[in-house]
Amino acid sequence: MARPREFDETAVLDAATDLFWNRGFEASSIRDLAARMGLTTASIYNAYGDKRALYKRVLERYASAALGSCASGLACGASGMEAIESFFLSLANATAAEPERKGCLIVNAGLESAPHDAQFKQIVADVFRQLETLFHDCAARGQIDGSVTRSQSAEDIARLLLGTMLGLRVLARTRPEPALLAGIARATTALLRP
Amino acid sequence: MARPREFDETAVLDAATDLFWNRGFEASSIRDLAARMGLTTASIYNAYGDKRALYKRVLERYASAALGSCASGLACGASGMEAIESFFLSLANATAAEPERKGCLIVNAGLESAPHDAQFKQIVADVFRQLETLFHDCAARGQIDGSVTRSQSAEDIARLLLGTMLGLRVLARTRPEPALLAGIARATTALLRP
DNA sequence: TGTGTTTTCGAACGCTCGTTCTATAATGGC
DNA sequence: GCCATTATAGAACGAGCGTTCGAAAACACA
Repeated sequence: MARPREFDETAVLDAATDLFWNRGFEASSIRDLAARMGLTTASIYNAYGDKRALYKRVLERYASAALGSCASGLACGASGMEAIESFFLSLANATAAEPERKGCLIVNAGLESAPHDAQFKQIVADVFRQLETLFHDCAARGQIDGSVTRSQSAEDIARLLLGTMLGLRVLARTRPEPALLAGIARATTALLRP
Repeated sequence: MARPREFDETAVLDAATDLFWNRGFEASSIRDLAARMGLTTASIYNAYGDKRALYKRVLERYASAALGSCASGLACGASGMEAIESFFLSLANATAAEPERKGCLIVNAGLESAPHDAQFKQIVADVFRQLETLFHDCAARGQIDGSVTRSQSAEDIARLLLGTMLGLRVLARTRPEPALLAGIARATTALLRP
């Protein structure tokens, strides 16, 4: 009943994600976004509303992909400990091998989003909460199968793992040195053994 | 030999720090800064150069104060373990009690500063390196006095403590819940005991 | 084949940005 | 008391920002 869109939504959102990920919200201009997405600014406004709405869309898309990937990673492994260990080791390795030092879009957004109202912080906090739950289930599984220490509650272990992961994500952007990242992963997993 | 400055440098830099801390570099305009600092924009340019130079000045001033505070905190305590424990507990408590959710200026700067050249990232990385050294010395002290486990090297423990602290700082801005912060501090210290 | 709807395009809107200019005010050394 | 020097004040600069507009283009359905 009307003229159809000419662009591929996946490619366009990937391009927007890339720019926001590298530069953050404030430093990404609509014109830069349009150039990378292969659209005019008017098309962006027609399709997504305004800059904040596009950012929200990008954030939520990234968050759901990232959470899915973490969930499947933490569900693998013969034991809870193995899942945690391979999760952190592969996170450290992937971080060290990433040349752009982009870190994690959610963490970047969480630290930038002081002024832009509470909506973005809410998204970030929700992702962190779900991550904490994933870690909790994995730690509890490890305590049941005997691979994870019972000296701390599964709740506290989950909190610690969340904090450690966020620390890794900070270092991914600021000091992505293999020895540093691997050391964190190594010490974390080693200290969690019974 | 010339007209003297009318403003108090400490108060003026404190005000600039506060705005950068809350909003980040990009979202802090020179006019906002001038208003908070009680100066005209021309005075800022006369005294500090340009916006980047002012930011660098603020960053370095904050970094040296923060590092000094961490160093003196980690030097206290009857044992290495006590120093680490009180350091993380008071960090968690202070974070939970801070209503503005500003987090840490250095961490915020490190995650925002992708575009602004390598100079800011260098400052951030240096602070993290010095923090790692402080943690290392404290962990080594604890291993000597028997309060800290020898199951991991002091190097890896220092890396882990750096990562955990950065994670706490991320959560300070995004999810400053007392139970979460205290749980991280509690688990970290508990797992480091011999 | 026309009609209605939506997308695209490029130019334009008003605003704020970082920065600079001009003029004036305030000092210390002669 | 004058002069060189520096700080202040406020207006102004060009550039870029987020956003919108009017017209042209492309489809679905009658």
